Amino acid sequence: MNYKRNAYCGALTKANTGESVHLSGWVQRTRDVGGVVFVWLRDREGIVQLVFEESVCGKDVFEIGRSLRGEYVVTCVGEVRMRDAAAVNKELKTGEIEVFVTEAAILNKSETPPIYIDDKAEENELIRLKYRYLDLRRPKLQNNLRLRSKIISTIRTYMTEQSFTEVETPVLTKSTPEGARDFLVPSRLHKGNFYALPQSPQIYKQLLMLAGFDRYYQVARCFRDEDSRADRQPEFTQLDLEMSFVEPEDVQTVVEGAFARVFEAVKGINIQLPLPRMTWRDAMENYGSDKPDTRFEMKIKNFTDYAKNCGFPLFENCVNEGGEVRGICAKNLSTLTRKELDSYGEFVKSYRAKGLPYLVFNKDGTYKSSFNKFLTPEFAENARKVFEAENGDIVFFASDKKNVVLQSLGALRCEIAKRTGLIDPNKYNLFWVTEFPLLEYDEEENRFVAMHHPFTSWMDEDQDKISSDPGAVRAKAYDLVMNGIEMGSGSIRIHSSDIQAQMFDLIGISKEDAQLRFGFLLDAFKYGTPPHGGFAFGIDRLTMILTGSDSLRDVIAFPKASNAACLMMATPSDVKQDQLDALDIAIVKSEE
RNA sequence: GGUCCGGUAGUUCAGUUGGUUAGAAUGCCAGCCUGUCACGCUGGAGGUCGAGGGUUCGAGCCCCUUCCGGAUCGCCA
Repeated sequence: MNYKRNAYCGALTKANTGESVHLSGWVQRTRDVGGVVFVWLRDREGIVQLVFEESVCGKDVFEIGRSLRGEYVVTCVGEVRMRDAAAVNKELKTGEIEVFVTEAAILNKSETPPIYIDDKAEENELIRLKYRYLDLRRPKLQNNLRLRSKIISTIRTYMTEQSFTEVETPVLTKSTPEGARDFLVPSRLHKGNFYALPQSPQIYKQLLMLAGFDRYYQVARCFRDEDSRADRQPEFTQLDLEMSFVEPEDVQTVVEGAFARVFEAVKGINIQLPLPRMTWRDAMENYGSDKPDTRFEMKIKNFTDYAKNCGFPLFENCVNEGGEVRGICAKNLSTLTRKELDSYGEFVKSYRAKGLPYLVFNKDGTYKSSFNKFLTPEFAENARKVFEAENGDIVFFASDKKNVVLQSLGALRCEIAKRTGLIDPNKYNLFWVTEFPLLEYDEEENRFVAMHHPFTSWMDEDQDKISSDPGAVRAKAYDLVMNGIEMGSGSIRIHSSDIQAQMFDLIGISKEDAQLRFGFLLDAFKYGTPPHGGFAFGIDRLTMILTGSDSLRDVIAFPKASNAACLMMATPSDVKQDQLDALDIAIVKSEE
């Protein structure tokens, strides 16, 4: 039987009533009630109910209907009929109609699948990733990938309108020092040498500016050999762009325009432009994070000044040793149980906080704390004032080194919001974080490292601090943040070889090393490099948020597991000895 | 590299203080059933309890090692 269909199952409506349609798809489930067999047939558009009735289709076709099983591939011809009012299935999009089959053929059988193709089914990740091709049959994942496609095509259209040129850059490229670990690719023609997969097309796009392309973009696959997370995969896709003769605002205008266009296209939401700006300093002080979730308040407040002589030795000692005391006020949580309080205490320990002192303002106006022995009325009043606490609230404190205090409280406020349902899932808070520090101090390596990357230029106002106080120099770097997730980051780049050399010097890359690694770039900069800057944002993360997914796995067709393995193909895997021989590579087991 | 949770039937899970033949639901197979839509009824098959070692008369359960999945800290310019 011919299997060329003329309709999609899920797209049929009562407007098709009376039509003869030819459908092909997968069997979702069957119900054999004796003289009638009902079969749900599924294709990319959805499900429709087929009816096999011997008086309509004849004995042979009826027997085919009776023999159908889950995930069989079937083609059939039938007539679309309205269902009786009593037989309408409101749960099904096509529930008002059904297709009375007249011809049918099994195109392929299926073994009993390890996964039931339904959004409600919840097999564990191991099974889902191993049988990814089945998991992908689920409507949810089908919709996610189709939305992803729409996002990308929307952006491409927009970028073209904005006079950008799409350029592909190499995937076999050069290993860079600094930053994430590279995936290495051995070279057969240059034995002992390696390519690296790009962490981003950073240097290529800068060279494209030098080459005069003016406005470049690319849907770029990037690779980082670091541990995965729910929002971090070893390979991911970025919208990468770069522009010449621009200031940060010019780049931001293009990027936020792209986001606005995507939101309009896929969500029907109009985003108010320009987007709000928040300095990195404010983000850290108020939210303890450079990617704050601003869908709820609960800002961090500084209590250090009041902690100096507050009577609570833990706080006093902390301040005397140069630490800080800060806290957050959780509204209406004074009735948290001891167990819940303890679990928050455990939570902050993973952020290196040693404990979680708290002060409860009871609804009746009394108060109590985890440090009652040292709690004075003055302390309580100061706290009430600083944290703007009302009866029924609870204040959580952190006392430690500044970065530990901010990090643990920043994580705590998100955790409290998550557990107590403070977050409106329909809210999208999109804004810029600006004025990032140029450098951060690496305690282990005893030197400054670039916070963004070593091609980032610094703010003109901070020029004089370059030698006197490098840690205080701010960069022309900006991140785009949405709902507590870093969507992307960008900067204005260095375009002079002298300043680039100065930057390498600042972060302790020797002249020789810089010449070895980036000699081509320093050379290139000598030939008339325009001022330029750009941005890159994660297509995967954007899709994750717009589909309401909790994990990148739900928006990538063939994702890796958390240990970077592909469970379906079982990669990475060993290779044949002659492949290694051709590369002059020997595997040496590391000593335990 | 660390911490936490998990691995028992195709799937999702339960499994008491270490004790007879490891259970349930669903799925699967067979039969019956002409309006089901989580169809129903009857019957049946289905297990390397992740793997290896140990303790014990006896281990799904206790101990050690290890593999795998998830979350997370470090890491992620």
